[in-house]
Amino acid sequence: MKTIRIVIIEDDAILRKGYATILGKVEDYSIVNTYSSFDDARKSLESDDPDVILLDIELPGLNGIDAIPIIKKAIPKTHIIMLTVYEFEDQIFNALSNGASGYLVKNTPMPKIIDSIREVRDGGGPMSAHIARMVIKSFQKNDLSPLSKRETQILEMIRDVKNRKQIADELFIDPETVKSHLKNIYAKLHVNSKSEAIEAARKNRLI
Amino acid sequence: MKTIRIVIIEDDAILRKGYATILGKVEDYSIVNTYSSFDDARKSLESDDPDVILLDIELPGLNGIDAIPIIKKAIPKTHIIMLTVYEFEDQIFNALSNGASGYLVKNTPMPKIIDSIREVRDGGGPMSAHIARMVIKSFQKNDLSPLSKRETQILEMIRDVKNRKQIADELFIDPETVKSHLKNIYAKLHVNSKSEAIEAARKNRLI
DNA sequence: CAGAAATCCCCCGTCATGGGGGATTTTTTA
DNA sequence: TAAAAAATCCCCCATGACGGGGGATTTCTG
Repeated sequence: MKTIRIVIIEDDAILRKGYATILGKVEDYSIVNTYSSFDDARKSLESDDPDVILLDIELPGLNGIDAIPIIKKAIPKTHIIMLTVYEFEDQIFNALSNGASGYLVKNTPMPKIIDSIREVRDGGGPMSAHIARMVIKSFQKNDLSPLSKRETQILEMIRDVKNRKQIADELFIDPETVKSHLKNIYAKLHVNSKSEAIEAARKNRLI
Repeated sequence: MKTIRIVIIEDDAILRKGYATILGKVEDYSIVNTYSSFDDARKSLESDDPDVILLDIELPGLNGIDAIPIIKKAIPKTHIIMLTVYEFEDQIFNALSNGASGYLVKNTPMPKIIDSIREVRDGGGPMSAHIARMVIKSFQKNDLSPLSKRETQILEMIRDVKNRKQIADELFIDPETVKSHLKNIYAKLHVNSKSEAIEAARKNRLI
């Protein structure tokens, strides 16, 4: 059973020490260092060589989300779990697309945090329940779409940067038919170009 | 404490009965029906009125993934948890985009299954650890990209169906510069059109 | 210092786009 | 079943977007 090396970056001293104390008591967990800002942590990333970093978002100096790419560049194999009060979609998706492997909200009970560290090391993606649902929802479309099935399908192909002829060929219809559908799509979305249609459709999760 | 009404759709009789027996013993859980195929379940969806459906993918007749939209159309408030042996990306993402709210693999221990039912009812998105990580990974880019930052940024704007002039305006550069970048992108990706570039970039998670 | 990255310039022919005007048939739904 | 919605196809036209070809310069970075 290999020890899991953990670094905590959290500006709240009470939380930081609390996490460190409790996690340090887990048999195969080792708190290699704790920091109150990423700026402090930055120069010691390689020497700390953590398996898992618990990372807050709201930090003095560089914020946690912007810190992720720097961490991944310095120590790519390290798993980053966000541990934060923020539950805004933007922050969640930015954290994940920047390279975080987990996302926990701060009222997460300690046993779940403890499990999450092992889970992320073992190839899992620990998330708070609510966060996981938001992530799943991001794959789903709005079921109150004004667009018909065919229109949705064609708009998705426009999104994939295909032109009318390519779409026509794939759907075995005439390019003029595609054009007609596009006219109807533009009318329904109150736009008059491909890019505007995509923007409107994305905003309303129609595609 | 309101009872959670559960329907199980699973063709393996042993599993089906096993799940039903164990879940039925949970205090506020009620197994309203179990089915060995979606075709059997279909006509009773409204009368069963489940809060949560445990749904297998491999079923005789209509498969579980294609069943999801039909279920959501009939009883939109019902939460669907996939419970399957399949861990292929396509199946996972199709299930989630079709409307599933959770995805568990079949070797999931019973306590986790029990928790997942309550979790999904309470707005969570229960997933097996490995699945959750795959979902998170789908937000992340390949860090071994041949494209420069600017090239990636421009390709992302092309993906958003913007034309050279729109990109130029947003980036405060000349449309000719955008064109130059595109030439370089095409060369690096060995393609010669926008749609091919997007396709290649998507396949390799460059955008 | 060399190479990559980012910026801008020209010419050219073709094809894509969007606006305008239709029509027909099939499918869905009230 | 009748009306509405969806899906299909047709024409004209002007603009401009696209990709291929040929460059150049400056700034950043290993």
